[in-house]
Amino acid sequence: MPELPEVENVVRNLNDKIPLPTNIKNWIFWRKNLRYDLPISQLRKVTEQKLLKIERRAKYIVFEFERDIVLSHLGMTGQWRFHQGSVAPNLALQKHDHVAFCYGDDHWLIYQDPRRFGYIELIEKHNISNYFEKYGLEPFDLNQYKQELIKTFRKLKTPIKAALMNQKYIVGVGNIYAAEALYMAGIRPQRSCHSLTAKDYDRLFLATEKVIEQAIEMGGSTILNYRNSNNEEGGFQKKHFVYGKEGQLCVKCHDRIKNIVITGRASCYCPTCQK
DNA sequence: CTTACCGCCTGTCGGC
DNA sequence: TGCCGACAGGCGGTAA
Repeated sequence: MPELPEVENVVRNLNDKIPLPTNIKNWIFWRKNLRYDLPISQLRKVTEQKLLKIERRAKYIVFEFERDIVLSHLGMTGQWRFHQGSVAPNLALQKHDHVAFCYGDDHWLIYQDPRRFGYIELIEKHNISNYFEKYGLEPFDLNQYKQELIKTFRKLKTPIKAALMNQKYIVGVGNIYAAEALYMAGIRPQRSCHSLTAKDYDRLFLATEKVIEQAIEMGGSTILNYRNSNNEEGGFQKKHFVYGKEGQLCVKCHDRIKNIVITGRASCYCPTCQK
């Protein structure tokens, strides 16, 4: 389930393999819609523009062209994989292949997404800052804006885990990394935001940055089917302390990991290490 | 305004 | 062995 570290790894894969700038020669659409309708005619038009940069912002892959930006969100199970050879417009290579584009003579990127929670959007370049206005801080900028963010968080009534996962405050943190950051900071996920002290937030924001950073270094987390663009699994799932560990013993205190539901999401934590 | 909850989607897994 | 329901979850939409 691609959160920030997984998307970051995909973007690094893409930059490693795709020589930029380059031209997109052809798009193939095996489906008209993913989460939303695909902007097919608009996407075909970027074949006239050079692809200049591939970056990550929040959980989005940002394909920057000369005039337009193509945004790809991987949802739960989205994957861009490399393919070399011929690709038929009427026949997908693998089940759940939905979109593909050709960027070299016979080099393709193929978008595969079993659950189709992902989506692809096209916006004009000058609208990019507008588009991301509703999104919050990148985890690596937390320290710089910490005081302001603590003020915001202490006014909230939601459980801290929900706030941590809310993209309008901090981007890129999903269920896995929220659980792990809260464990690292020693804070129970169900605690209400206004009950936490400034010191708690200090630890939490530091832990969030750390967890995300480590996860990026280890190639992200593969739970079910995340693969990077080279079809490799991540390694950070081996470093999970609480996520998916219900009933197992905490490695630090040997208490049993609990799982509760917070705003509809499974939330594992250690009752002893997290207060 | 904030917060809660549903639905989208398919694959996987546990229970019977 | 096979069927069925629950669950996984990012995020927009809607309701309260």
